Amino acid sequence: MVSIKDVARVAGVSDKTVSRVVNREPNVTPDTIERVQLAIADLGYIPNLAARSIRSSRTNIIGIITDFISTTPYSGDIVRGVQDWAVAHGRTVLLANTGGDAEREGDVWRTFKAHRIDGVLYVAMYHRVVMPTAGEVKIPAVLVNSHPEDGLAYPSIEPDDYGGSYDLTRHLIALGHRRIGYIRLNPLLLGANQRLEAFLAAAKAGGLSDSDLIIRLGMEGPIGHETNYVYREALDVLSLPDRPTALVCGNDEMALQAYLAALSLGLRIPDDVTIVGFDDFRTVSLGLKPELTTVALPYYDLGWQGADMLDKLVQGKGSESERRVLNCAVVPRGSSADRSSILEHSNLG
Amino acid sequence: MVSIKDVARVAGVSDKTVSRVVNREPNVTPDTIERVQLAIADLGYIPNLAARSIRSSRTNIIGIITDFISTTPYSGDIVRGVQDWAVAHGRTVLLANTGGDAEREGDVWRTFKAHRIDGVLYVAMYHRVVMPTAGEVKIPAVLVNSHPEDGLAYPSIEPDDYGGSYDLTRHLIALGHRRIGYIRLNPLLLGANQRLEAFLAAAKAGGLSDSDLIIRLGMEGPIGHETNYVYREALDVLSLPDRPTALVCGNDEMALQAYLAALSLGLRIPDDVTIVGFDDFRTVSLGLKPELTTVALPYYDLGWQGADMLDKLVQGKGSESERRVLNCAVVPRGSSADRSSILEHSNLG
DNA sequence: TTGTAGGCGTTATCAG
DNA sequence: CTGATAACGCCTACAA
Repeated sequence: MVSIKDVARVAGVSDKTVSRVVNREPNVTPDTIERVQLAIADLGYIPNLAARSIRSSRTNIIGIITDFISTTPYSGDIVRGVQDWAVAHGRTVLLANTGGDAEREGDVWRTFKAHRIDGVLYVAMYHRVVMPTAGEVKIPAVLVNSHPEDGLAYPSIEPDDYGGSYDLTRHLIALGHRRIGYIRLNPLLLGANQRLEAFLAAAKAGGLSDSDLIIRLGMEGPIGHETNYVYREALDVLSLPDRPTALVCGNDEMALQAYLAALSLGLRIPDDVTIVGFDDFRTVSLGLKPELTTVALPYYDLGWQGADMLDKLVQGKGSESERRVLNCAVVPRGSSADRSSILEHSNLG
Repeated sequence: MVSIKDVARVAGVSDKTVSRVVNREPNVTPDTIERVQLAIADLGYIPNLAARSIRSSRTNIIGIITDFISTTPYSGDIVRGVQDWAVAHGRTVLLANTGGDAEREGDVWRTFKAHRIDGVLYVAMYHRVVMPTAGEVKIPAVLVNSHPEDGLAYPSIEPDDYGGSYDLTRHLIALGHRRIGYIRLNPLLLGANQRLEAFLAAAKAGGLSDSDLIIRLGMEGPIGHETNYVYREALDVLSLPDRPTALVCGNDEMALQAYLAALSLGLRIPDDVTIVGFDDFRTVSLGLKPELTTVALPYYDLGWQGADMLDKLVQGKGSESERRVLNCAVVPRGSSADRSSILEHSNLG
């Protein structure tokens, strides 16, 4: 490997001068700079960051610890957000996945520490309460898409499931729906309760009473291995004599099931029933026809802003108790098209 | 940061002795070992890998370069396969995403070189021909889920799209289908042509003639921004007077569209029409009811085995021209259930 | 079995 | 503006 000394020799200067040029330090003659840069290009010199870091005790590496990669594919956008932040700020990203195994997670923290990385983004692939098992290892860390268990002092950044669900429900009420079904997500998910509570609150605020709402449990059991009732429940709810005009699903994958159930009953969407989801999981939300009205989770921004929070923390400007919450926007699409206009439309036909 | 010298002082030995204990070198008294380990535990000492690597010129870090993370979510399993391999072999993973930008990719290679990583896994998120822009940077690399452009000497590991498609088609023919529709993937995808060719070859080998096959283009345009005709084409094909009894879709997301089209026409799956996909993109393939018969892409193994190939290459045992191809297995599910048994079944009713 | 000297590639300090 | 010199944390080589 070509080192700073080789460059120095070729350029006819000292190694420190090369270092100055590489690091754009002031007080170097333009002429010298040019000679050095020529030598660098000539030799294909690339600085050794490991060597640099043992002197400066900062590596400019941030680590990502993820739990379950496979379960919710699009949450990989969190990682993408982190990476883009890293590129924009001259950092590199070290990645590790625990698969939910605490022992392996302990190893990951130690390995990261061994690499002397600047900080850790502890990323949950679905919104939940977490308890990092960092053990004795002290590295600045920010929890992303997750929330620290009581007593743990980590800053965190999370999506506003409650707000998104509230807005989505208001959207339905504004469209005139007065009888609404709701198929619940796995209750073990943090977002599940927030979404349901917001739905109930918005329904109440919109003048609907409990008897206007039909609430069903869509799945239960350990996360990633749940028993799924969604299709059956959707069939059931949509077969009721006083079936709801709108069906809210805990997430987009559940909405897919509801679509299939509705179609197999011969119902048209949105003419006969409006269906909405949550997550804006595009493979589903854009794959369904008509496209699915849903709520976009700000995965990418969770990653980007999480990295930003971590950076502040590393620089000593952050707070251990910061809790940032990101907006979840309703994305209106065809599955909740305005039925009054549809009515007009069919009146024309 | 606590260093090897701190441990040495506390344990009352020289720093070299600590180094010996840490690296499990022979010729240290059990007693000394214990004293050192005690001091290590006491101080929470964790070796600095950066310092180690500047001496040994191997970092035990491998890099992953990905292109488009978002387009095909489950290909993140490739990364998971790499990570699991890394954990099992004491390596750490640096991650970078190019977003398909050549300039950014150049930076990534340089950054990786600066970290003196041992090797690179160049991972395409969909199966395609690639041309890594490593520039002057020489790092051992293996192409994963991709294929080098002519003239580029990289080993590669890829899925056997052809074999998977061939087997899938034979599966349909074995079930008695004699009139089969096919909706094509974006022709720009490497897998697209392989899948279509295998379909045609298997159909021919199964005694079907061209007139038994109905081939449609499902989408076209730049990858990630294609114009999508799948739903329309599926509606059209399934409305033909002599509609096919089976419809093969280029991938599972297209199969989703075909399901929706079939259901909206009042057709039942698989009773009236069999639909199959490709990829085993579980959100779709297991989300559809009945579940989707498809072909599993060996994403995880591509990652794991790709890492293994890279390791051999780094150790000088690999070949620049190795091309490994992984089997793609048919996953039979409800969407292609045997219709003869279904017939019997309905005869009972 | 253990310790010392020196060097890996880089940057900090300070002198010139 | 430039260059010695030392130091970072660790490991290799050799000596004790």
